[in-house]
Amino acid sequence: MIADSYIRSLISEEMSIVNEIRSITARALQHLYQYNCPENDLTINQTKPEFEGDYTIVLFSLIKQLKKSPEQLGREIGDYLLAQNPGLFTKHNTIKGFLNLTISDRYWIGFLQANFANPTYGAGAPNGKRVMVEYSSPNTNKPLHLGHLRNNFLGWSVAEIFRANGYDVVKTCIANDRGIHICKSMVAWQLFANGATPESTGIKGDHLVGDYYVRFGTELKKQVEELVAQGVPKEEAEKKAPIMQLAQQMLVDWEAGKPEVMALWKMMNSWVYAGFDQTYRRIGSDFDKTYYESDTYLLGKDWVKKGLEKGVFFQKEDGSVWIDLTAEGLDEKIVQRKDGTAVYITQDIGLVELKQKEFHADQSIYVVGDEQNYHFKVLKLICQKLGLPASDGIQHLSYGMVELPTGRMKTREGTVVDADDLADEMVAIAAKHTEELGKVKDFSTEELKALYETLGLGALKFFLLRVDPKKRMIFNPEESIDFHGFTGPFVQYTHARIKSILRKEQASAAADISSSLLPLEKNLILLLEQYPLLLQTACEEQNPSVLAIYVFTLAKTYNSFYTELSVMNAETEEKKQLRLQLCAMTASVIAAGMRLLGIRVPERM
RNA sequence: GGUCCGGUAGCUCAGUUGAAUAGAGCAACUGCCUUCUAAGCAGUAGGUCACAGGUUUGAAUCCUGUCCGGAUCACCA
Repeated sequence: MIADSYIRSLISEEMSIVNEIRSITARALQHLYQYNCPENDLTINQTKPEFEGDYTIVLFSLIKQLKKSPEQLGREIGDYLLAQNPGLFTKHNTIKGFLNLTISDRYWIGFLQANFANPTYGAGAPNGKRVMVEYSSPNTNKPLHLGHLRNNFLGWSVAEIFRANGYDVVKTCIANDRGIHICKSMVAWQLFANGATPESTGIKGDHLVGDYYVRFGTELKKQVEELVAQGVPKEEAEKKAPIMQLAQQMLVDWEAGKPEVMALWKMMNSWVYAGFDQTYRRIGSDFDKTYYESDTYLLGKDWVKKGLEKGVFFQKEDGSVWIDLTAEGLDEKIVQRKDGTAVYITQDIGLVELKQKEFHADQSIYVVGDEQNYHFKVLKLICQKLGLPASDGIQHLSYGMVELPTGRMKTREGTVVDADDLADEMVAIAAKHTEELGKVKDFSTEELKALYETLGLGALKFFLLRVDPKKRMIFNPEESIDFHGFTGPFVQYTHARIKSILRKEQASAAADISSSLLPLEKNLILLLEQYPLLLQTACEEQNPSVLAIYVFTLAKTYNSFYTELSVMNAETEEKKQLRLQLCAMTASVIAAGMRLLGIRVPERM
């Protein structure tokens, strides 16, 4: 049949149906009215459930251009589309300025058959572009907390989303392993630890070091209070406190490479890295390359000289070097202190160059909190002015802080939500729910443990990724993260349900299905068809929440289908085969989408 | 003070390249487990989209102003 081969050719083009309609409509307008309509000007929406149809062309802008009534225009375009695309459209109706098109079941079924068994459905072909994603960026003086979790999940997910869209991806991490904050925990350990180690105390290394960072804070506070009581002004008291002087001296000694300080620094950092590794493995963060600030903090100094030669920077009388960004609406920014040492941003310039030399990426994405928006605006501008290669590709993926109902988390007030503790808590809740439901009593201890991790971390990751990264979010430790509704476990549960059916019978490609689709079946196919576009959107917007919302909607739609329509006891064998294919494709898209969020999906739960 | 971001249901959030009666989840209430997993499904209730103007056939979405919240403007990182 002509119609069948036409539909097959459309499906094999692998263009999304929306874009297909867009280009078909543009051609129709050209042919009918000699109107050359830019395709982007055409608004194609999914038809609202209360109207008949699948997709809707919004006619208002055309009405104006073509000076026709909405009804006439809708009828003419609709008739033409039906005539020109045999078998694709079956009906049309025009209500007010909306032309509603119904797409044939034959198309949808053909689409399903062509894709249900494709494990890489939706993934983009390699595009030859390389993107670097820097994320996590921990300080080595304390353990990871809730804010780091948002960063890690976001960075990992965005990197994987880029990969799924055909990019070559390099994940990097910069460890902030030097500076006064590191010295603080070192000094406190020297003073109070009596040689305590992770081994001797059984405390995870990053937590042990973090404890001494906190100890430094309490000790400093005590000393400052004493000094203030003696009449020292508060601002001076902090600098004059003996413990702070020790930290300052230690920083000087570190920079001088004093052997015993270096040995202590290396030992304590190794404890922290061992702790981080454990956490990273658990939450699934990985890096292709880790940079250490201790290696890179002197980089970029050459650029100060070059910048002066190029006239990008200027020097003040005291010898400090600046860049004037007032023309760009920003301020003057210092790039080198009067004593000749580099500041934070100068190191970053050096790191930009180093990364570029090593990886030659087209895009370089920094996953960093929105408190550094200004910093990255300045960094990019400076790199562009200095003419560093690919500096146009520098992008700041800025995300909002995670806050408590009472405001920001504060180390000093002990309100920081620890990453390991939170993960433990989530896993414990998952275990409790699972035991109560008692559906996996035959699981071995190992299998149960793995399931609890999958569910607990799934709930946590979904919770942090389902929100637009740009927005700051509120976490209430009093209320535990949900396992029902718009959550990771809901989606995981749906996947397990589908798998339970597919264990009874696999979907087969052999069946030649010609039956018509029920609304619940069609809703699912429509959503499945949209996955590739959504994956692209998530990449363009660097926004995993797009995927989280999609995967939830898909699961929700499947569950409606599941409760209403039986797969194994379908009306006919043909229907059963169709529904098995729907199940298989839904499970596979759910798994793919969740994987890009870093969330595993269980076979049973 | 300058710049940037945000304000949508009791709570947490979608929707912001303008489009049909603004959507989910949680919490509340009503039903549904002798049929493929009830971590589910179906339904009820809940809104001056911060406020005031403007542009438009059409505004939560664009423009202007105001109010509220946050970030930032360091010789800190």
